[in-house]
Amino acid sequence: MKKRVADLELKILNRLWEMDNSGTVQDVIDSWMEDEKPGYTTILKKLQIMEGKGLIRHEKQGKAYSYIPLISKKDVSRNRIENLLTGVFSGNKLDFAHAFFEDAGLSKDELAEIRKMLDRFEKGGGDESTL
Amino acid sequence: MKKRVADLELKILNRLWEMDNSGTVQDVIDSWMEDEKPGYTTILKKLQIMEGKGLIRHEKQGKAYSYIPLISKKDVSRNRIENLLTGVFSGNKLDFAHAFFEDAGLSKDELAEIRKMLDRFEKGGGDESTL
DNA sequence: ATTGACATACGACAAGCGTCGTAATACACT
DNA sequence: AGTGTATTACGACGCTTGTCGTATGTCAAT
Repeated sequence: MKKRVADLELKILNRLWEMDNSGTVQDVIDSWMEDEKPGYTTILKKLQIMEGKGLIRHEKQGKAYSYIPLISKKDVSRNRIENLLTGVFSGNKLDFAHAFFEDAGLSKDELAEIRKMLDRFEKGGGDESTL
Repeated sequence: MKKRVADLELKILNRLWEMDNSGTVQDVIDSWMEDEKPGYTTILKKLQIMEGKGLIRHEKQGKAYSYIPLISKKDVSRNRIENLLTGVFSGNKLDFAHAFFEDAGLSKDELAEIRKMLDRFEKGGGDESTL
């Protein structure tokens, strides 16, 4: 189940997720800034490859196709976090957390907010789903 | 200064950092498990490419060459965290933190440790270097 | 039915990655 | 000096990524 998600693929997925899990080639392209939009066929081709990889599927929607993600943002984020944790920090979660705090440049408010998160996770044993 | 660090390159760098910033081809290979060691020339070639990219340099050390990282673990971790933050969480640090807490499966002790980290960052304004 | 506008299909291509094979070189011991 | 082993240099190959160009298909309005 090796579904590596390349950068461009992630950008496309992000767009589809934003658009309520369904968008056309044109919709996807519209998420680029005007002066750096990729060619239509670039995105189309990528969508087709992603379909081959099982990352998305497509269905006829009026004149054109609509593309629908088959994986969730959560899937990708979990995967990327896991990769970062093992690849860079050898699985050491505290090292990871420390690096994050160091690099993120968090504001007072954000720090406070994270403290609240911590409270919830401490109470709930680390598996709060409804928040 | 686009120094993209590929997966194999990161594994190699990790090994060199561990070995006090200096190791031979053989040293690097030894960091693989016995039954999945890559070929000698695979690593050698990669080291040469990495040198071309400015990620490492080499110097004669007795019979063979020693390879020395030109970037630090901190550099790479900062870069990867930044990529993850922007690529997956659109720069939203709280989303990042939440996903991390959710996925990491932290123990009570680790949660407590992170809380201490938070204290320090709150006090120090987010830039504690000596910890 | 013909045309125009827009979508899709297909194939090409250069760069990067991971992997080696083979050739050349260096050293160390006879 | 001659040989054997370890090390380095070079180039190849197949796969992936990102990028298109060109050809083909579709649909709606004439």
